[in-house]
Amino acid sequence: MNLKELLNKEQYEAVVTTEGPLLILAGAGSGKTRVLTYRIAHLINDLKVYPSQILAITFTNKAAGEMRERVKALVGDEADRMWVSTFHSSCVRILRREIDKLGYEKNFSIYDTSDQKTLIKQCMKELNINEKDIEDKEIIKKISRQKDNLISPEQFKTDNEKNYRMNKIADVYLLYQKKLKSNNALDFDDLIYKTVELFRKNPDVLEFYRRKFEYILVDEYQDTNKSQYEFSRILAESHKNICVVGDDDQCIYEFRGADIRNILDFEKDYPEAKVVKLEQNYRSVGNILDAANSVISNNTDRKSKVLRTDSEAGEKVKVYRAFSDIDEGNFVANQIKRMVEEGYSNSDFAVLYRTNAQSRIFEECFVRQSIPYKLVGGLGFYDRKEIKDILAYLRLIVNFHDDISLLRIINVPKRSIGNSTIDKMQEFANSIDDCLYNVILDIENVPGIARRSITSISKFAELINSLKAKKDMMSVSELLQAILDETGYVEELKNSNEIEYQSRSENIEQLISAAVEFENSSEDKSAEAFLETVALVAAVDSMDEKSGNVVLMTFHSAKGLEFPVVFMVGMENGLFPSSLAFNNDKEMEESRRLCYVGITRARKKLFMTSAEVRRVYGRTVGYEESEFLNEIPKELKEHLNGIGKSYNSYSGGQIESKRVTYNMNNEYNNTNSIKKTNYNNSIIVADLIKNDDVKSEVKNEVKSEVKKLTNSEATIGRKIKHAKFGIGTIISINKDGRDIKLTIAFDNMGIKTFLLGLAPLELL
DNA sequence: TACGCCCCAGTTTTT
DNA sequence: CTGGGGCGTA
Repeated sequence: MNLKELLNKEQYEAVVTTEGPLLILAGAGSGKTRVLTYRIAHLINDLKVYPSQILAITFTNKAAGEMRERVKALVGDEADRMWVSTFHSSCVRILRREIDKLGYEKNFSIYDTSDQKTLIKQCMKELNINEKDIEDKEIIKKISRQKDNLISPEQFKTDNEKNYRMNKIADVYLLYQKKLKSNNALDFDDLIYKTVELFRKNPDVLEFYRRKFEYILVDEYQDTNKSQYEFSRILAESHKNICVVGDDDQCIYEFRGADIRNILDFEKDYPEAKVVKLEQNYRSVGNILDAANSVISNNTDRKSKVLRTDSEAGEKVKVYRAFSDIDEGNFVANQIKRMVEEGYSNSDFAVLYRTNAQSRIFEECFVRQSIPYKLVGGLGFYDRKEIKDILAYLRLIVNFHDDISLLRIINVPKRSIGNSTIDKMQEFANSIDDCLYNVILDIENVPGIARRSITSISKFAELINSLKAKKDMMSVSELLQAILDETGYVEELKNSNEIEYQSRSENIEQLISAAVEFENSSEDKSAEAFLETVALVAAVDSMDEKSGNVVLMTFHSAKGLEFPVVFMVGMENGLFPSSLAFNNDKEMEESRRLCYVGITRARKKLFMTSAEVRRVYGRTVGYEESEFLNEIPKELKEHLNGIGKSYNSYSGGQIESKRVTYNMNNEYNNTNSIKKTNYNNSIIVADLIKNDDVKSEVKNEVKSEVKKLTNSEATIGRKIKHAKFGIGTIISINKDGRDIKLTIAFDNMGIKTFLLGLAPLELL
C-alpha cells in the first residue's frame, strides 16, 4: 500500500503512528473512517500484527460491520479475526467467557430499559418507597449514573450517609444489584461496569486480554463515559498502544454519562501522547461547512479546531419558515419530489429532528405524496409487546433464574395464574432465597396456593421444561416456532380483534425471519447469541442505504452518517434547543453540538425549517425560529420565504395557474386569497404551496383514475390496493370535514389512515 | 381472576 | 392526543 498517495499529510501521520498513545482529533467529514481502516490494514499488512490482536471499538454495530468490510477489502478474510464492535458487544463477549469469576453464570440475561424499570419498581415496593416521594425515573437515572462512573452500591451508600433521600436511592441500588445477580442478569450499564470489575479483581484475566489486545482503537471517543474510558485505559496500560479518535464538538451523549473530559484530558492521562488534527473536510460544500463552523464557535469549552475545505462554496443553507407543522411536512415532501425530478434519488435525503415524536407528521405527508421512507428509531421492533413476550420465553429457557422474564409470561397466554398466587410464590421464593422457576417446580410445597392454581402452575412448569429440553436440539428459529406452538400464543391472539391479530402475528413472523437470518449470517447460532444481538441492536443498525428510501431519524441517530441532502426540521426555540436546555449552559452547549452534528451530515444541500404554529400534545403552540439559525451569518443563508423575500421569488412560479380545482378538505377550501393578503407573506406562501401540493396529487390521481376508489365503494371490510402499501382491508370509516377518513390494515405494512380523496387507492 | 374504564403524565436524546 | 397504569366491578 502506498499510504502517502492515498492519504493527506495528517491522515498519513495518524496511520503510521502505531506505537504509543495517539489522539486523533477528527473534525466532521475529515476522513476518519478512512484513517482507521488504513491504520488497521497497515498494522496487519505492513507490520505483520495478527488481526486477533486488534480491538476496535465503534459506536454502533452498523459502523463496526462497515469497518470490518472495509478492512477486509484491504487485507482479506483474516480481518474476520479482529474484534470490531461496540463497547457493549465487546464486553458481553468477554463476560460470556469469564463472568463465572464474578459469581454469575455464563448464560446471563441482558435486561433492557423496561426490564430494568420492572425490577426497580419491585425493589421500591420491597423497600416501601412511595412512587410519590421518589420517582422510579429518578432512581433509574441516578443508579445508571453511578454505574457509568464506576461507583458501587456500597460506595454510593457511604458517600451519601447524611442525605436521607440519596440514602434511600442507595438502598434501592443495593437491592437492585442483589436482584440482578439472583436473576443472573445484567443491565446495559453493568455490561461495562462488570467487565471493569472483572479486570480489577482478576489480574490473570486482565493480563490475558492485555496481551491479546496489543493494539486498541476507540472511535467516537468524545462520547465515552467513565466506565468505558476505564475499560480501554486498563487494557492499554502496559503497552499504551491506544489510539482514540474523536471530535469534542460532536459530544452529544452527556445526558447519559458521556464525559467530554475524556477527550479534552487525553493528553493529561498520557503525557507522551501524540496528537493529530484532521481539519480538512471532504464531505460538505463550503457554505454548509462555514455555517457549521459559525454555529459551533459559540461554544466555549472546546479544543480549537477549524474545518476547511477545498470544495466549492455550493448552495446556501436554505431556510424555510412554515405556516404550520403540516405545512413544514408538505414543504419537505415537495422539495424532495422536485429534487427527485431533477435526478436525485430518494435515498439521498435525510430528515432529521430532535425528538422521535416529530416523525409522525412527516410520515403522514410522505404517505400522502407516495414518497417511500424509512423510519429509524422510535418504537423499535423489539419493544413490541408480542415480541417481548416471545423473547421472554426464550430468555427463561436459556436462563431459568430470570424471574423478570418468568413473571412476564407466566400468565401470557392466560393460564388462570393470578396476582395473588404470584405474590405468594414470590414471597416464598424470597424467603428461601431461590428463583421463581425453582419454586414453581416444587409448587406442592408452597404454602397457601389454591388447588386449582397448583394444577395450572404444574402445567406451566411442564411447558417450560419441555421447551428447555429442546433448546440444544433445535436452531433458534425452530425453538421460537416450538414456543409459539406449545404455548398457544398465536391461538390466544386470535381472540383479540382482527386488526390486532393481523399486525401482531405479522410481527411474530418477522421475528422468526430475523432468527433465520441470524442463523444464516452468524457464527455462533445459539439461542444465547441470538438474544444478545437482539438486546444490543441500535436503531440505525437496521438502516440500509441501498433501499431507496428517504430516511427519518433523530439528530442523535444520524451521528456518523452523511447524506447529499439534509433537512433539519423543527428548528424552533423550545424544540431545538428544547425548552429544558434553555436555562442551562451545559445543555445549551450540548444542543449546539447536536446542531453542529446535524449540519455536518449534509454534503450538498441543507434545509433548515421551522413552523409558526405546531401541535404538541394536542395543544397548539407557537415557537420562534431557533437561536441556532441566527448563529449562521446572513450571507450563508437563503430564505425561501418570509423575511426579506416575497413569494414571487420562490421557484414554483406557475403556482397560481390552477387554483382549487380539487375537492380539498375544508381547512384550505374556505379561505380565499383576498382575506389572506392581510397576513404576512409566509401564510400566503404556505397556502400556495398547499395548492402546489394538491396539484401534484391531482397528477397522481390522473395516473390511476381508472379504478380510483369512490365514496360508495368505501365500505368496511372492503379489500383495496394502495399505490405504495399494497393490498389491505378497510377497517374503519370516519367523516373528516368534506373528505372521508379511512383506516386500512395492510397485509404487509400494518395499519394506516388515509383521506379517501387524497390517497392513491383502488378497488381490488 | 379478568376485563374495562378512567385518569394522568408525557417529549429530549439511546446502548 | 396517546398509552400505560391503577382501580373497581362482574
